[in-house]
Amino acid sequence: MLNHSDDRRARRSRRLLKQGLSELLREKKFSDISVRDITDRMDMNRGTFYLHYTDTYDLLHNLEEDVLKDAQEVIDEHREEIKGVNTLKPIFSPLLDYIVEHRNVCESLFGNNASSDFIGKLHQLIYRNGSELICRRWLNAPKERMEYLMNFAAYGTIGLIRRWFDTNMGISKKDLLDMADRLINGAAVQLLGEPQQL
Amino acid sequence: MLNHSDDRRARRSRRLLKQGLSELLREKKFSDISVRDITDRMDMNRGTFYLHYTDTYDLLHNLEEDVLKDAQEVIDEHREEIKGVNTLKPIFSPLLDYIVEHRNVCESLFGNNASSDFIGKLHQLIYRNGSELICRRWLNAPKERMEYLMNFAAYGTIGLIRRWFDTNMGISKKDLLDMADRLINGAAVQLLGEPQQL
DNA sequence: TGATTATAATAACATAATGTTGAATTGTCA
DNA sequence: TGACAATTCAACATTATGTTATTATAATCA
Repeated sequence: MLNHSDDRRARRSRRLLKQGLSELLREKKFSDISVRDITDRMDMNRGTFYLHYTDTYDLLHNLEEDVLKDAQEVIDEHREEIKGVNTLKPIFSPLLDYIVEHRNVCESLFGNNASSDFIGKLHQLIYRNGSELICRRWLNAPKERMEYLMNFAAYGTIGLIRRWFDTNMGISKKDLLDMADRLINGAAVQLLGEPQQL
Repeated sequence: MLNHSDDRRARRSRRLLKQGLSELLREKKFSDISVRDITDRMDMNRGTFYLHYTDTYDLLHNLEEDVLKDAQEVIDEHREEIKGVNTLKPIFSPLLDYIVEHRNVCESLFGNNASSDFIGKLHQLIYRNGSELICRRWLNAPKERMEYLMNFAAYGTIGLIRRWFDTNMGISKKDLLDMADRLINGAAVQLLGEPQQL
């Protein structure tokens, strides 16, 4: 049914469709964007759309997955650097760089007119990767508390990023990173006590 | 164009349409719900829908607004109780009661299939009401820091609620409230220092 | 209460969007 | 180059959308 080939033309079509949606999202609400809108703008046949995606939601979700996959790769590249240190900066810093670099598509996905679960997926990403760090520092903490802490911290971090984003990166990256470390650490220590090891 | 009258028939129609959407959201994705789906289920004419809402998104947003309006009322009823105390429990507790009581519609709106900005709106609600408390305790804190703290805490709180919700309220309300107080307070103290007044 | 007025609900309609198909054409990659 | 795969194009049936006269119902008032 759906085409997922590696053909150069197919890649081009998928790229163009994503680009078209991304552009349109900056102009109008997702609910007002039709398949025809996207294909017309990119000068492609409407039928081509259905070779690759089932509907506009499917395309949007693929757009999200692209961004999240990139983000995960950035994290993986720096995973080793947070072992033994008491900060999330080594991971958080390149992640912010990525967001700034791709601010256009990120803005579309963050935007309140986008119809998706980008926030939920982003939360899972942060949760997944943050748990590792927390587990290492609080080895014997109650599992349940740790999970609530992680949910609090993961969503809280999204709040920080969104604020930074909405104020056009008005403060320096360093200041943001310092605040993130302090907020997360403060919350963690208050809930779980002093960490057992670094 | 759109009808917002107090007519008994109009009220009934709007109530039925919201109920229909709410029910359908528990069965399938928002993207698969058409105007016809909703009106057919409620045994009303499809045209009636357009007398009250422009499209399914409009209806969904109205459903959200209802819940958020209720939540704001709950908060307003208990606003006085947090003056001079070092806890959010007096407000947070009845809010959780409301969520439990209306868990069906809340589940639909929280759910990752819903296409909306419910999280964003909920964040604004918490932000608006929480700022007051923070401002009172840290009178001379830098404005910028306070804003980042509030974004962190507001989103973090959503994380707690969602975790609680997703685990079917698996822990007692008291435990959740205790954790919320500690997490928020820990983050705040770490970022802003000890509060100047209670 | 019964008549009057206002407006909500309905049915019918025209238009637009969707999703699919088959044939012709073009671009890829081995 | 040649086999293959993807795109295009046109056409189609189906479904969804949005509007408009008409009918039915609720609110108002004598």
